[in-house]
Amino acid sequence: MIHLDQHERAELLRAIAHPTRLAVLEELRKGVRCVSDIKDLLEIPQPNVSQHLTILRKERLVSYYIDGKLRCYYLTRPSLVESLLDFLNGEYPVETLTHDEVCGSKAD
Amino acid sequence: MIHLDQHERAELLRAIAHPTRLAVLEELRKGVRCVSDIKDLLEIPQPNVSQHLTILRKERLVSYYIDGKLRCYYLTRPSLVESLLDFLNGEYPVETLTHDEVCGSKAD
DNA sequence: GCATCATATGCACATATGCGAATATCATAG
DNA sequence: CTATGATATTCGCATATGTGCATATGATGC
Repeated sequence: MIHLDQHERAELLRAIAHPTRLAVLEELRKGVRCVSDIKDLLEIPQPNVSQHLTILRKERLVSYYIDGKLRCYYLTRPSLVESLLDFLNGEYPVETLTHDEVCGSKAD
Repeated sequence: MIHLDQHERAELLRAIAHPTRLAVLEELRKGVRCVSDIKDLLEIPQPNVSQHLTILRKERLVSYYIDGKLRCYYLTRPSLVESLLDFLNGEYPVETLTHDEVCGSKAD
């Protein structure tokens, strides 16, 4: 088990907080993908894919195994990533609280 | 209900993905706080607090009501923020998958 | 060995971010 | 109207980030 401090939490979030990296994680969620798979699926240059994978690797969100000449990437912590992606994908109410609600229930 | 595209999801995450802003959200989670409360609690300069609050406001994560000369900030979407903070605070297993596990269960 | 395919790394450049310091705004009290 | 307290905004600067491009690495096949 691991506990992250505020700084580590921010770093983890920042690694995920990029449109391309979110897309990469969504793909890896569906299954193992090699770099050129991702490149073709997302239609971005191969070096760019590698750059983003490097960032995700640094946060230990993904890893890979070698299959012939391919590097097959997969989610290292699928439950963490999947719950976060689910969370982001989910529809959620924009429950803008009224002043009364805030003053009544949350003040201390 | 709202659905975010990949870019909006990244922006939302980036707004949260900062140590100070995480700390601000943790404070607001406990209750309503005015700017100088936050400044004192986090021990950072007041303009810096305002800067971070501006970013959080832009993502509609926080809002405020005026009480005399104070601006009392609160979480606009507490359930969203709280589940995300809980998620980050939670201990989670570092379930680094083995190659066999990945190849067996996730390949397609 | 050499050629090739798959991937990674380095560099250059533009843009974004974070922060301190100074200053502006804005409501309230007097 | 002026002063004051609370908060916001602007500016300047250092640093970080993102990307394209060229190139390096590394394994495989011949």
